[in-house]
Amino acid sequence: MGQSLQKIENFDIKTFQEDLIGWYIREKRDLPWRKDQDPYKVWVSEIMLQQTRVETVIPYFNNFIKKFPNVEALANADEEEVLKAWEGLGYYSRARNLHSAVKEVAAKYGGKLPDDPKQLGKLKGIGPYTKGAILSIAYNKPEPAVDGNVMRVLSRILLIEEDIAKPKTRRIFEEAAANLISKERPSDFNQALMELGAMVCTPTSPSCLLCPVQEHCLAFSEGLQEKLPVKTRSKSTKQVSIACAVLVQNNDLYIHKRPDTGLLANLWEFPNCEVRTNRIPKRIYLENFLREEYGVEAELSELKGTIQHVFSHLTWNINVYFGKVCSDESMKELEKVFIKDIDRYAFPVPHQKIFALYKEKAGIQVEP
DNA sequence: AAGACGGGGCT
DNA sequence: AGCCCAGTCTT
Repeated sequence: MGQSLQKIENFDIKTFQEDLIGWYIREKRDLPWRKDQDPYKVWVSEIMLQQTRVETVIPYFNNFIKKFPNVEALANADEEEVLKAWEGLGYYSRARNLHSAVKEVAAKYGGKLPDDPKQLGKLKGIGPYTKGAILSIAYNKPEPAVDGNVMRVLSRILLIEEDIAKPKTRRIFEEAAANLISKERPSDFNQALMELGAMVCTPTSPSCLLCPVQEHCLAFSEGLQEKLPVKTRSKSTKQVSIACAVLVQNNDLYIHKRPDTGLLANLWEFPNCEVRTNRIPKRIYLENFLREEYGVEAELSELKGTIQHVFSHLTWNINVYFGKVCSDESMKELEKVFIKDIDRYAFPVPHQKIFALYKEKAGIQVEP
């Protein structure tokens, strides 16, 4: 038996549930995915909310549901369209996995998201947290849904000092959550725990004086709420130097679709390459790359600007050049598109910044 | 177990 | 500049 269970033995679970759920019913935010219990909408919202703030997700969720109102609509959509709807939200494999899983649900389960944990957990993009969230919120089953909020809240309430950065620690919190969850109201209970983490039991300066379960909180009684949860820190990001070209010819732009795996998979970008050497000027290095890799002869401008973009695990430092294409007769891998059609393609934020720089410096107007 | 995988907001 | 966010997948 884990140490967390021993602590639960002298813990008034019933009163804790009542205090927490009562607060939630009074104070919960009016969020678009709380308007009904449609399993599809719960699913989409939970995928979008992975590692992403509520305020960021709201407009994406509304637009996505408008465009793809149900399993069938999303299953019949093109991936290009789905990625476009995800543009700027990040972690794009979520969109591709959701699309793939929705197609599977349409084909194998007649369009109905399974309520069986085994079947649910096999769908792409549905891990232990999302499985629990869907089972509890959409199907009202008493399954734990342990995310970052829940680990933080429970680490404080039960004074659990396990390192939440370690993968195996999640099991401890799942066991604790399984013991605390209301069997009568699992949906409200799980959402209340997460809502408390978002609104009251925040990472820094938690509002303990306003907390509806303060009297149940072991960390507060010891004055340790600011010390929890324990989390070992990650290391800093790697720097990557990139040279990028905005190539034009008349009213055409040259863009490239990234490969279907890895960083920013299947999104579009302006032709670019990593520069590992400083023996050759970057402009020349990029011209050679464009000729050898994409078969285009281009004459590049002087440096027009640099753009920095920080990812969670690396930083891009991008030198931006503009260029005129002299010859594209042996072009490969690139697409020529009308400048006015550019917004049909899904670009990651760094390349949105590059295009903004181009519009500013080249003074072009893009008519819708 | 550790790293890849986005982007934005707060300290 | 670092940390965090309604995590999952791959190696």
